[in-house]
Amino acid sequence: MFTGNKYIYLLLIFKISVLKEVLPKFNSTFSIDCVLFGFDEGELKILLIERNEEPFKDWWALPGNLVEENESLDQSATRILHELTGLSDIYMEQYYTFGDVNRHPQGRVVSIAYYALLRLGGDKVVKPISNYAKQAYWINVKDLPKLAFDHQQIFEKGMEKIMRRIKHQPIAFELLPEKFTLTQLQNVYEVILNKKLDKRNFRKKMLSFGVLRDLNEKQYGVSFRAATLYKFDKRKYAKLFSKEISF
Amino acid sequence: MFTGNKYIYLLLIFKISVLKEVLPKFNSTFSIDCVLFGFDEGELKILLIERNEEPFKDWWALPGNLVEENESLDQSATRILHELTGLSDIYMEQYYTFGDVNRHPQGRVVSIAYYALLRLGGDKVVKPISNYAKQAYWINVKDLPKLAFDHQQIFEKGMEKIMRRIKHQPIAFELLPEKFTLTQLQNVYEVILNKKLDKRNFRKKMLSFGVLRDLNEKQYGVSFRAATLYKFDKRKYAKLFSKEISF
DNA sequence: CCAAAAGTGTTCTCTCTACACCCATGC
DNA sequence: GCATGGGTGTAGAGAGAACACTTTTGG
Repeated sequence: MFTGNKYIYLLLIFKISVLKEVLPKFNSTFSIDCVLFGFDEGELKILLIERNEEPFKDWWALPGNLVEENESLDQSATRILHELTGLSDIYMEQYYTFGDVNRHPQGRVVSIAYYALLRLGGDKVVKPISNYAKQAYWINVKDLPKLAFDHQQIFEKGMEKIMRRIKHQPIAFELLPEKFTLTQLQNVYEVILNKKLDKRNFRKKMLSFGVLRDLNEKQYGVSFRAATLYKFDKRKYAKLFSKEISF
Repeated sequence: MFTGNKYIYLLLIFKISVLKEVLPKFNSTFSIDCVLFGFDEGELKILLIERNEEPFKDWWALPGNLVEENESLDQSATRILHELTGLSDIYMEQYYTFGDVNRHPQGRVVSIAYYALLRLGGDKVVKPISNYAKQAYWINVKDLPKLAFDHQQIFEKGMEKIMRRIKHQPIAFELLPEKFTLTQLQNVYEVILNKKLDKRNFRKKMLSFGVLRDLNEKQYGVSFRAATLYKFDKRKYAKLFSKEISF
């Protein structure tokens, strides 16, 4: 570490001196942590990794990473999501920033939290393994293990966020495959809101918004009456959007 | 700058090396920017400062400051608000983090934005002058000058936030003096939501929540019929809160 | 024919909206 | 007495909530 060209040290010192003068008061960094929601087998799940590095080696944690020098927070979140899952073009949103002094044992790390809603099952499969995790699993939100850092808190705030959001914006569709049945849709609402809904009222209301397109297609391969498949119509939703509907 | 004891440089280099190994990828810092809303003379205003330092010397900007090493984001926001206004015990909330690469011309500064709602007029007077500003003024949100950095964007997002929030939580009360009339309250709603409301319907709805306490007092010193004064009842609101009312 | 889920209407209640006039006060 | 804002009720429309049975399909 101390064997290189001494000019490098001078440069380092110079850079710090200049920055110190104008800007930073201490050395710090940012990370992005993601709460990746998925819906599978009638359950709401999030992606967790089992850490393979200190601190919190062997603990479960939210996937996340450090922000790079040349990328904005949103770009960073998109990159990290892509690295972790191989996915792009995903509904993703920054929702809170966690900056307690000691949230990271190795220094001041402020973490900007994003959530994303992923379509599980179907053809797209998430391949979340990266080198700093032993493995990654989708885990039911009702059955989470103890999490590293302040990730429990980050998760809870994210959960609150989508509970509020699902009432006003069509995020439920992001969790489902492109073609879905009304029962599947209702199921997403019930699981996220954590309460039973009335089937007739739910259908009436959903259809009344006019953002579902009946595909004139049926499920197949099910051992009961096949349900009609619908698709979410983004163009119609965009028109409706201005007046803030209540799902 | 380069004349001190060389051990200090060694220490600096050492500290950087260690941190570099484990954590930070680059030198960076955070700031807090505040959108301080106030309501005065029937207008919604925010506090702006005229900068006295580069960059953006002589520009108007949102009040803000750097986060210190030993304080959490919320603590920092509270401190900064106090330094800028002398006020404490104010409704304040983090709402978004701005992290574009070039948002600050002198380096990477990620800014965590908070808003606060202040009671103007009455007995509490805001004394917002600090040393990095020439002066500070309350300026009508409909009449803002060009702002430094990305502060226009920060303001707009804050404005959106309170527009949504006022529909579900009693933040309007935070902008008014402790005793207020129903017309004043309606006025706050009209200005923030930017539309006229029906007087009878507004009163009916507000009173129906049961969170206003009639003080059996009247205005005085007005040149027309004196209005009844009300007070916001926080205890009753707390009970109601769980079921997310719509103002 | 049975199990499992799909699909379908009506009634009642409550909430939202639209709307106009008299009252009290200071000057 | 007039200008200014304070204060009040009702009717109609629309949205939300409660509620149960028939249909279709695969096995």
